[in-house]
Amino acid sequence: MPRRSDPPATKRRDRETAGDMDEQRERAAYDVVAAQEKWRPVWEKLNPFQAADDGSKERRYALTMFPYPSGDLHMGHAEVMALHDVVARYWWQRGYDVMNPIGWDSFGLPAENAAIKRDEHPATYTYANIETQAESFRRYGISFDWSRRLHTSDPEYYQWTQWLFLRFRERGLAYRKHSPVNWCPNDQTVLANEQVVQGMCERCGAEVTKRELSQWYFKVTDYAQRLLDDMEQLEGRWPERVLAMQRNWIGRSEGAHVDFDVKLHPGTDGTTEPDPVRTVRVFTTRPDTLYGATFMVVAADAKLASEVCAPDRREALEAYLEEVRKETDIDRLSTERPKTGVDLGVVAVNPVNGEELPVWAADYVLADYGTGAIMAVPAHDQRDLDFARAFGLPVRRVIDTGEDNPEESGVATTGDGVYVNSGDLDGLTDKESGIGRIIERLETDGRGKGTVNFRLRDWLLSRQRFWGCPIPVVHCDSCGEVAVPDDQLPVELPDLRGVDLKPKGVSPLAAAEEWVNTECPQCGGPAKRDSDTMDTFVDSSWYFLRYCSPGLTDGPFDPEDVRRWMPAHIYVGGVEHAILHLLYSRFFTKVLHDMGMVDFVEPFSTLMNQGQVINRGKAMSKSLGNGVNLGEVIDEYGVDAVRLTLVFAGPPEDDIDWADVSPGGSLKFLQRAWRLSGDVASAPGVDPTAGDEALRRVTHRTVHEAAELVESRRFNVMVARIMELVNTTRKAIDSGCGPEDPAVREAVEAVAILLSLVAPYTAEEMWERLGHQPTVARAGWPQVDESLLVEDTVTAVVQVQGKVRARLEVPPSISAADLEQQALADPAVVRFLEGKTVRKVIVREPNLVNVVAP
RNA sequence: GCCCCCGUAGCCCAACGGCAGAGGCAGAGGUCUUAAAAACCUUGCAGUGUGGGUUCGAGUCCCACCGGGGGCACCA
Repeated sequence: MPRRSDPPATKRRDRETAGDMDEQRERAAYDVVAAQEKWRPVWEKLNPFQAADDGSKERRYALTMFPYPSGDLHMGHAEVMALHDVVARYWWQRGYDVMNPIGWDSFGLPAENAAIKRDEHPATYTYANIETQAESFRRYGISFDWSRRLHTSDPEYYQWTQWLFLRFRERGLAYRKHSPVNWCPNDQTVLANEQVVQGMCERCGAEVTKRELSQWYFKVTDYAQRLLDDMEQLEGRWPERVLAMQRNWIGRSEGAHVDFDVKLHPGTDGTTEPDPVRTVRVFTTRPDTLYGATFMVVAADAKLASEVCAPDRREALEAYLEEVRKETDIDRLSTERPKTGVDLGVVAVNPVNGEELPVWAADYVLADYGTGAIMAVPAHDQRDLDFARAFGLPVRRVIDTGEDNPEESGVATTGDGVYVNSGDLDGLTDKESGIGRIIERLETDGRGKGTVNFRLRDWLLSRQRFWGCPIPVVHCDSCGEVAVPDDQLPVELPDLRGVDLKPKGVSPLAAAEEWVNTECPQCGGPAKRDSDTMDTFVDSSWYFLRYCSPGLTDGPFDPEDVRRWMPAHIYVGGVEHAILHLLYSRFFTKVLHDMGMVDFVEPFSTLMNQGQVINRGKAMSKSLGNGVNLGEVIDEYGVDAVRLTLVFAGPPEDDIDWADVSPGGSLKFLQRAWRLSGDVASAPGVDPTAGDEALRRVTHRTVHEAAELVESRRFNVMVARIMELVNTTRKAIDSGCGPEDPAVREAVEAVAILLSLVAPYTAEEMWERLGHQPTVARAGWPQVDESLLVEDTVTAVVQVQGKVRARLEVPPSISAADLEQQALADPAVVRFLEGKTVRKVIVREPNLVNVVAP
């Protein structure tokens, strides 16, 4: 990466020989490596970033998504932290009391897999990595408050994860059920829906299969509507696309439940008994097409299918099920897949017209969405139409949209049109009234009602792995499922390592007999501990609350502490957590709100997603060989240059292509800025008001704009403004007011403070050379003199027909009438107006006049 | 298929509906030097993906299309 022409990060100090001292001071580059070593201990001693939390200043909570401790920091971490730190350090400079905590999401699979390979305890690997990362963060100069540090794998932390789990369980929000679940054959554990991407395990990429298991769930579906509604508070403060993704994921659909009677033995003759009937409920978003239903479809893998199946069709259903089960999600995902299914040999009675419809089982209907059964309206639903055509089932159009008849065209029509063949709906022309009327009728008849359905499923939280938070429940033969009493928490992990951790399809914990076999807290009899652990997303769903009360021993957090700091003012992290982590954290917050433990419903006021660091157009990866090693880049250019490069590369949310940026250029700029500090020839504390006014204007405007730019999170533009100020100051020194002018000191001090948000080492070096005590990080934001923001004169542009024809130097306070008069009197303008009639003059004082004269 | 975001100079990117260019990278020229490097100075080549529209005025607002990225997807 480093180019031949890039300046070296390290310059030998001993080259500054006495003879050329002046020359050297002006030209030399400062020693980046030495500066990094020099300031760390100073900062650690000063401890400038510990939240005071004494109410003397307004509080700000700067939160960054805590890291997972696999290996050392990489470019991704470097980017988030650099961006995040701009905000945190800005708040410090503005005089807020800032809480900027750090911790580790330290349970999880990678550590466990690594431990198995090395035949050691996952904790050994995990905590070693944490130390490495912590050291890197310190070197990287992030303004963390280390006193609040936490690790989710510490018993002191997960005790409260367990405690929260028990509270959720008491409220019916954590429950166990037996059902088919996503199973990763590679990691040998179940996965949440959210962890299955395109039919693959999100983590390892293995093809996900299904298994029937008893598993713990959080009832996040109870909160679906609130998760949706409360997004209103986030509008404009969270990235639109994250909100869109969450909305998408929650997947609200309005529609209706319709009850069909299914006759279980249709056509049986020679008996006087009425047919046994079973009511089957379907969910539809288009109840208005009920007259167009020509068959019913039940999810083949739903219990319902075998329950309603006619005896003589049972064999066919079993055979079909066999086939379906062999399919993976991958098969199911492939589009244009031919429809398959089997006739169940029974009929359903359409509640609005008494028609008997055949009932089929198929895999295009999902068992776990809606009721697992649908009414099929082939004319107006493409999937149903494909199915009808595959099996020769009838198609009946009930909305005439003016398009081709679906029966012939093979294309279902879904738009508005005139209702036909639909009883009293006939003649209506819009969907809303059709839907309204049919729901009204169904409700009157007791055959259905308007309802809402969500795509969101409950959150499967059990994992059959070792390195996670144990589920604090015991299973007793006589008492059943019993919660571990609070005073016996935490349920600590046993000391397993190496081969004992190998995935066997059941949790490794189940094999730790001494641990598993316990006493029932209720009856004292023999019982077994639940041997599953929790999804690590449970750990991370509340860590931001724990930061407010680090080390608290009698609760997960103190509601008073949380009230002072939360909701977090800004949350910075990758968009890869747009759904999972953020949805779960929002869910936890709402539950805690209902428990009276927090007084807000949304945990993160503002969300900032940073882009990814890629290289040559592609994500960095070992196989592509395009990885960029953070440590090496820092060794080459220094921490500040790397941070500056990442902040300056573009808007925070955009991806950064490492091939497009220039850390060498960043270093060069930092050296330029640093050299300014050696040129300042006035003493600290000199009164700047007597200084060069032109330079002072630039300084004050830059400081003013920088604040606005940080607050609107346009950090790249802020850096550009600092560069401008550096360039202007350079010129002032070399060919303007000269180094003794107090305005130069004012400018350079401003540069140091502004730079402290991005390049703390360089800023500190500058501050020291300017004759100040450390630390520049707490120097305070420069006071802006408002009067210097107002220019003496501004350039007004005069346009004729939208084209610039003249420029006028006018006072900023000029009136519209004066400006118009001056503009029309300008010789150039007069020339362009010759022979034309002025129809209209638009004046935007003091900047612009546009003369309309066609 | 549905939904969302983005197209400005060779490149990364700025630009309250008002002079298309702030900053950087790369390039060119120069100062210094025996020479080179470093440092410093000078230098802007596109009319904003395409076509319409609104407006006195559009990179910016609206519509359509093209291109790129992302999310969801047999969710009834």
